[in-house]
Amino acid sequence: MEMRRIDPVNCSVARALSVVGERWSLLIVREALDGARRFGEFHSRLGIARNLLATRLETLVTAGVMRRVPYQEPGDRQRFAYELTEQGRALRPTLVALLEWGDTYLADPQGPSVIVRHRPVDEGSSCDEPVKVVLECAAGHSHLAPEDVCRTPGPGARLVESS
Amino acid sequence: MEMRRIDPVNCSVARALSVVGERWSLLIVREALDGARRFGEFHSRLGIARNLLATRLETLVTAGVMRRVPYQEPGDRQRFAYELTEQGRALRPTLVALLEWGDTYLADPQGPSVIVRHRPVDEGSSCDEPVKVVLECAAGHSHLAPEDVCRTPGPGARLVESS
DNA sequence: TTAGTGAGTTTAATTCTTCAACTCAGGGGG
DNA sequence: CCCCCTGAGTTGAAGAATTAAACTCACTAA
Repeated sequence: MEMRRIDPVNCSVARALSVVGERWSLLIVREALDGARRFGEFHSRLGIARNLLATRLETLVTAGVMRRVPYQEPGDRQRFAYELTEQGRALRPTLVALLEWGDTYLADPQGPSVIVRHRPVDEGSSCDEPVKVVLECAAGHSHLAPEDVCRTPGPGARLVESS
Repeated sequence: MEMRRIDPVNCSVARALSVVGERWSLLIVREALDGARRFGEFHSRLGIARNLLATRLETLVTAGVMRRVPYQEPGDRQRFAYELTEQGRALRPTLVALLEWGDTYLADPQGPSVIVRHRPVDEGSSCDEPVKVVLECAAGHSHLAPEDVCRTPGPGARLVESS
C-alpha cells in the first residue's frame, strides 16, 4: 500500500543537523553560551584539536551561528574573538533539551553536573529556579508528553511515495 | 585570574552527544518517532548506507534508545524490527527544538516542511494546534528567553581550573 | 529449480579527526 | 638588536569514520 509521506531529507531537522550536527559544533556553541569567546578558551575547555576548532568556528561563522569580532587587549595586537549571533543563542533550548535527556538517562551517579537556572542577565539573581524544557501547543496545553505530539506536513513539505 | 568552572567534559550534553551525536543517529530516532520500525524503512526513508544503518541501530540498541523486537509477517520468516524505548521517545523535545531552530533560521522559502501538532495517540484529533518547545523554570516563569538562563554547577559537577 | 525479498556483511575508495610540528605577528628582557 | 614567549592559527601525516557497491543468507513463491 503506497502512501505519501513527508520527505525526510527536506526537513528542518536535517538542515539544522547539517549546520550543528558535526562533532564538536554543539559543544562549541555550549561553551560560547557559557561565556567562551576566544580561540584558546574553546581549545582548552574542550580539548578539541586546533585545526578542527578553526574549521568548526569558520563553519559556524559562515552558517550565521557565530560572528568573528576583532578585539585588542591593551598592549597587545589585534586578535579575533567569536561570539554567538542571535541565531546561535537560539540553540539554547536544543542544548537544554539534550542536557535534560543526558541527565535523565546517562547521568553521573553523583547527580547532574550542570543545572540550568532562571537568572536574567540584567536583574541580579531574581529567581534562580532550575529550568526545564517543555512542549506546549498554541492552545496553551503545556507539558505535553512525547506521545501527545505528531509530525504533520507543513506548507514547504515535499511529499514522497513510500511503502 | 584563575577561576573554577564546570568541567566541560563531565557534562550530560557531552554524554548525550556521545550517544546521539553521531551522524544519522538523531535522524534515525526522528524516523522512529514518525513510525519507522524496519531496517528497510529506515534505509529507504533516509538513504543511509546499509552498513552504517546496521551499526547505528546496534549502537542505539545498546545505548537503550531503541529495542530490537522480533516480528513475523504471515507466510514469511521471522525478522527484527526496531522500536524506541521510553528513553528514545524522550528525545522528542530535543528534536522539536532542532526542528524549530531549523525552521526559524534555515527554512525552505516555502515555509516549514513539518509542523508538530498536539495530537494525543488515544483521543482522535482533539487539539491539533502546533507545538513549540519553551523554557520554563520551577517557579512557573515560562517562555524564558535564551539570555534569561545560565548554567550553574550541580551535585555531580567536577570543577576544573581555568583562566 | 529458479527467481525474489528483506536484512544485513564485506570491501575498497573517500572523507574526517587527531596529533604534532610549524608559522606568524607582536611583546618583553637583556 | 637578539632571543624567547604567547595567542592564534596552518600544514602534514597517521588513524578512524563514512560511503557506495557488491555480496551473503534465510526463507518464500512460482
